[in-house]
Amino acid sequence: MSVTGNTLIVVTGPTGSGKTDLAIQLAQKLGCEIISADSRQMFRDLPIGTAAPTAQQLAAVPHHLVGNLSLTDYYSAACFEQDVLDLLPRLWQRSPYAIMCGGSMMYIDAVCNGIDLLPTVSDENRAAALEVYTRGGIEALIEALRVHDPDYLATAPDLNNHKRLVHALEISMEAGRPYSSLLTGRKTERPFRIIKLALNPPREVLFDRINRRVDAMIAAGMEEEARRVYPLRHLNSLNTVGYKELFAMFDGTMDRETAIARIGKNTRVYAKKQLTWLKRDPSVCYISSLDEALAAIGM
RNA sequence: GGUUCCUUGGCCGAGUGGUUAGGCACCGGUCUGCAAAACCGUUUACAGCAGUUCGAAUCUGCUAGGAACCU
Repeated sequence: MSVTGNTLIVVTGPTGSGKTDLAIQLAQKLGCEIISADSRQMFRDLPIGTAAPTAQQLAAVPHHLVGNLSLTDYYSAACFEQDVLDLLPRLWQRSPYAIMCGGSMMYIDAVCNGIDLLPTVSDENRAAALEVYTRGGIEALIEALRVHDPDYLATAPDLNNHKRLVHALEISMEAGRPYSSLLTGRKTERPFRIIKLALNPPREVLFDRINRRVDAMIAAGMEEEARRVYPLRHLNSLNTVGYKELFAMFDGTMDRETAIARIGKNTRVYAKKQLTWLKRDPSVCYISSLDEALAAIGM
């Protein structure tokens, strides 16, 4: 093996594109381990609905950050960045390669390019910022930001997105200075090589695979899985495609056939959003097979 | 055979003479701490034909398809 230094190989692509299988093949070929980059497969109670690696797949290659969280745990892209940076040195002791496989684009971005350091928001400030929104809506959020962070308002990409406004406000309150002043706009240079591979099957093929996978999930017992976590439906970890629709079915507000069709529809929508994220990333190398992946790595 | 009613874009669905209904999908986009989240943009109509009218998805007639009831 040539001396190229430690390398992180990212295997990404839209949901249902075959990332998991390819990553395993690649890992076996390279003799390295896999870090999952999937914001939902991390929750241990959702293996079926999130299409998490199966027991056989987990046995084939050591995986990290799969089923390691409880639904009530707080987690974020910044947490992920830290977890991965902590994990990599250990994996590189055994191989110069490590594979990060998943479709949570913001998480991947946090690892590849870094994410600015922000204070951890206290429960009080989080609640206060949220209350500004629940009481006064977007208008009130903008009013508050006019005081806390006018620069953010001037540059915010989308003032209709209350989640982003609430976040800017809570961070500003926590830090005691404008949220926008904490953003460096700079990418972090990593002391290791990153190769970003992406799977991007033709749309019809992808949609067909997604449709079939939904049926397979239902057949594998996804309804029972969702039923078990139904009481926790208010948790953010369950604000997830597949579960939302089944919860509506349990509520009696949606019939079974419609719920299953919606899961397929929303999964397809999700896949397209992942693609949107990938399209603007000039560092991705599109591949469609193990051989192409190996070639891209230079093997 | 007769009577009555219905027919809006891929789907749902408002609109009864003079603005773009709207929603979802499709297609495109945003993204620096819950991101499988949240948000933004755009396209596609008025079953067909003829007529009334300055002007028809909206009124009239015929045709086609569908529904209910009657014989």
